[in-house]
Amino acid sequence: MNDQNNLIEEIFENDDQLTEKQKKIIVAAIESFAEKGYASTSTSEIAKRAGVAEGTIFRHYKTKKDLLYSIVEPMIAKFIAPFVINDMKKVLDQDYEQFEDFLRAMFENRISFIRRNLLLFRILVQEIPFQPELQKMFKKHIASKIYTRFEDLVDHYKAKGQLVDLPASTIIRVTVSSIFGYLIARNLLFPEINWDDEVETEQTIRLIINGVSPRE
Amino acid sequence: MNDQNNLIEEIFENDDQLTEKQKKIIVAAIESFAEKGYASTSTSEIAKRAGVAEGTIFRHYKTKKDLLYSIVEPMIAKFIAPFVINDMKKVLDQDYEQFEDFLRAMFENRISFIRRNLLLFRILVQEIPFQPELQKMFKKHIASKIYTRFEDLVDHYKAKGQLVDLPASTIIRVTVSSIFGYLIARNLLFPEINWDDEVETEQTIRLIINGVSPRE
Amino acid sequence: MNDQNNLIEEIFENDDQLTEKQKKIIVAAIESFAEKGYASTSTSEIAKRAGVAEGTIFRHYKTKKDLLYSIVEPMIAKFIAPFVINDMKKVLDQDYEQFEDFLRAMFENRISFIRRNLLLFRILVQEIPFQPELQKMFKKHIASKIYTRFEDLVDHYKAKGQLVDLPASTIIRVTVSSIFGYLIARNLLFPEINWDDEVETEQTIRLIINGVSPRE
Amino acid sequence: MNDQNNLIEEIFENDDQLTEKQKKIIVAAIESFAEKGYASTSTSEIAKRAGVAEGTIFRHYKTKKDLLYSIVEPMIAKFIAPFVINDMKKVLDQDYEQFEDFLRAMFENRISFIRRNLLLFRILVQEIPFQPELQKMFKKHIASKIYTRFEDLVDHYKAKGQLVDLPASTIIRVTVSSIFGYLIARNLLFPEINWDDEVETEQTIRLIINGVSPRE
DNA sequence: CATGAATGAGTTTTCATTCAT
DNA sequence: CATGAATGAAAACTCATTCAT
Repeated sequence: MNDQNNLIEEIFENDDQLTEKQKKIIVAAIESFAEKGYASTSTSEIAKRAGVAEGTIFRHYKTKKDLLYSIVEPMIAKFIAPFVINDMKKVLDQDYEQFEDFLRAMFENRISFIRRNLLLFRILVQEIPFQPELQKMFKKHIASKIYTRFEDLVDHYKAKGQLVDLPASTIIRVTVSSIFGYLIARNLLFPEINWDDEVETEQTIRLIINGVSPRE
Repeated sequence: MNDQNNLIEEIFENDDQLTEKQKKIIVAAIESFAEKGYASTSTSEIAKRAGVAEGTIFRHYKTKKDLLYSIVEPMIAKFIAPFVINDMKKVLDQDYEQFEDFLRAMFENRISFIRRNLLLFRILVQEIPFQPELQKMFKKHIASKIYTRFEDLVDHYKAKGQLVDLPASTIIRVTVSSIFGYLIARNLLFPEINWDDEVETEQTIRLIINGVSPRE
Repeated sequence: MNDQNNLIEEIFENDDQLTEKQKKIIVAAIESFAEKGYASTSTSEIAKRAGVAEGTIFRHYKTKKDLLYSIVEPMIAKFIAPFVINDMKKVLDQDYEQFEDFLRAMFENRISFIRRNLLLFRILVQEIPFQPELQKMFKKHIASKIYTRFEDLVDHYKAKGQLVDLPASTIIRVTVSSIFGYLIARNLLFPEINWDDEVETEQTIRLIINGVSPRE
Repeated sequence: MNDQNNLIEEIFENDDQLTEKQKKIIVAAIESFAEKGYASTSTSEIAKRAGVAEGTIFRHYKTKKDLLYSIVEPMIAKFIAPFVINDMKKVLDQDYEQFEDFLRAMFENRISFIRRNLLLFRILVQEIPFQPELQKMFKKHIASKIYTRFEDLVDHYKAKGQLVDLPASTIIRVTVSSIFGYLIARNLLFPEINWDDEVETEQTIRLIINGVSPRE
């Protein structure tokens, strides 16, 4: 019960109308989907895991796909929330003199978010290739909202001479790839290795910074 | 027919005992798996697409999973082949004085390989999370074979003062992430964008090199 | 609300203990049953249409079938009421010298009743084949009550030389068939045609009369 | 087995590609649908009755509705076949000098057809109210093909002075209603009564003829 | 009285796999 | 070797009915 609350508290925290059973269903679904994938998880399995009748699932979610969406959508929403704050630029100006500072803050903040919601992240990464609906959501939010903000940011730091003269798209892509590469290696590919997160993130950041900083 | 041959010629080229029907089955399976995922593709669908009877599939592959493995395994084998040649180190010494040269060669070579076998790459990336068997293959080949080779390489170039003083693992991870990040963005996430591959790879490499090169 | 009252006012007029919600349930059930048939209508659908909770239906009607019966039964009762008045024969003697007059009165009276309660008629006609209970009700009322009365009537008019010398059963059957044939064609099979009811009923009656009148 | 063959031999006679199992499915479906109605018959019940696996049904018929259509459609086709012969009019001129002769021939021919395929007729009559698809089929065939032919016929006999001067539509409706009224009463409503078919049809025809013949 | 969440048995449908031809 | 009809277990989903609030 505690674990379960942890699992969903951050993403579904203000969903007050969630029944106790509904919460159990969500938790069971998250665990199952993350474990075996959406397509290979049966609703009967979810029901059993949640300790509810199979019909109960369909009372709350019209279809199995609905259940998937209702799980992933809030995750995406929460993930991008920090990027959508209106005065991000202003905040940046004040708080992060150096691109490195911004990167470090971002890295720590979003990486810890993902780690807190690791199963959901798994599901997102695993199901995006198969769910056009998720792709749409992803592109709509990530591509149009976050990306343009990042572009502004990159231009901002470029103007301050802190970034190498390459297209923003490339800088962003390499930066994000490196971060996600770390996340995926750490959590999905080789979770059994004993990672020293602090050191690893620090070194990854250093590499990125090294890469995007202009040589005098 | 031509297209189909292209699809499988590189990976299955020396599989001489493949009957015509078997080839059709493989092609149909590759297309279907890449499109909708292994779990969501039915054998009847593959049979229809291949123009054979359902039973024919099971004459050649004991189970559906067998079919998947028989498709992905050769792909992995071909992918890692260049890394496994015995005298890789020697070759490197002679051919690539600079890490940058090596990286560029690697990048071009393996990226073009993946692009030639894009559907198979898709399947590999998509199914790895769900197929422990694939994970085992992946880890066995990539982790133990390629990775140790890469470690040697990194140490080699480090000794020559061409690489920053960070753990080989980090350098490799960031390098590989950036490459795969490009591949995934280019081919899976935003295939509709009009990419200038030459420019993009060049800039990506420059960023990587910049990152891993020590500042004097 | 007005429409709905029209729908049920005639049949359920003196059912004073019907709550507002109950009325809504009945109306919703009538509409749904008529539209898609009893078996294909779900109680949840009825509840939604009626704007009540699903449980409310079962508070008033023990089962779904109960709901059906409680709808159809009063309809049958009202339909046969005129035939059951005790002194029907006397009335006839006085009012309808000619069989034709009787037929015309009957026709107009009962047809207009059915048209006012068309949905209920639909349900009755549609469900009789599937509901033995309804069949029993139908046979009990129609067959034993109405039919014997009709037999008397036919004999009465036969004695007056107004009817051809055929078995009462045949005369009744053809007469009733022709009337119902009209009703069904008009309302169920081809409701989209622009019928001139007055003309049609008149001609139908003329045909019937012609058929059952003896030639000199 | 014999019974079953009787059930389907006339309608599905030239459907040579019907498997033995398929025939059993059709027979079981016809019996079940006629008994309890389409909506209240489960496919598992049909499978059990047919002695096949439930999956077998869906191998031959994509959906349950498909099964229904594939049963009813040929029945309609066979039923209307005699009306669609091209030279119906010519045949009539020669064979049936009197409308009465035609009516008698028609009556006997089609009534015996329906009686031979009584279960199918039941299904058709019972399901038409619920299946828009069937309604379309019915209207298309009956309304446009048979009806216009009947209109010609009525006009033909009217010109010969054998029919009363009422609209063809009315004459047809009353005639057909009387016939179907007999069929339904005899077979569906009161099958337990001991009908003397020969006498009954004869008397019904006499009533109809009486009705549609002009008085001098 | 009314609600609506919950149920579990049942429904239609799918699908990997087998096997007689 | 190839076929495709047949299977039966399991999938997603429906629904009449119950019951705590």
